[in-house]
Amino acid sequence: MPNMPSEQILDEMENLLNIASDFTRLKIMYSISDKEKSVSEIVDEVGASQSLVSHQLKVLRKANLVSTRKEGTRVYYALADDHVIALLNIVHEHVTEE
Amino acid sequence: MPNMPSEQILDEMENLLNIASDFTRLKIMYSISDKEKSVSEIVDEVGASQSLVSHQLKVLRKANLVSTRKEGTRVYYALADDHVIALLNIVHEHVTEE
DNA sequence: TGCATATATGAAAAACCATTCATATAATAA
DNA sequence: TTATTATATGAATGGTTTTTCATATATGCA
Repeated sequence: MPNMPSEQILDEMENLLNIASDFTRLKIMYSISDKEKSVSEIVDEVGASQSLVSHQLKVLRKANLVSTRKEGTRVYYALADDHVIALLNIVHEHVTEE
Repeated sequence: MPNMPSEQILDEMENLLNIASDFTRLKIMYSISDKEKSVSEIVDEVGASQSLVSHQLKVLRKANLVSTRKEGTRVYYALADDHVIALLNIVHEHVTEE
């Protein structure tokens, strides 16, 4: 059983959880969990407006949860690392089990 | 890599993450992660007002993340299951690594 | 019964966040 | 250059949530 982390760590944890705890952002993260996708592909898959997706991608970018690659007019987004997937999996398990 | 979950599952995931993503609630969860504690003990450890702690305990209760046991005038709270710890650990790792 | 302690709760205040709308920037092609 | 497509962004809106304050309920004790 873990000890109480420092205020700073708790703050960062709160921040990460806050970013993960949004319907649109969850969908975006799942959308790019198998492979990188362009913004318009994400928009199609997620079913939200281009503006909203772009805003939320910015949030994910700022938190370093996604990486980007530019190719012509397209911008491709991918998950930054496997922690994100692990987090999603834990949460998914929790809500589907029992 | 996981597939896009259903809207309903995503909704439940969002809900769980929302509940976890609060500074006071994170502290409360860590506070009772080693063993059950009474509300006043939690108040002392967390350093928030009695009212706030009580309100947030209600949120955790409603989401079935904690269990309660009454003894005299005291109410003891404990984490409901190990998923919560697992979730906290993953998030903690993410913010402390690299 | 009256008093003290522990916990819960309703309502108001303050802070915050998701979403939309309109528009800007950037790249490419004609 | 102009037009077109892809993406980003600022400002406003609407809604939600955290926190505080005051008060209520519940239990045990004198």
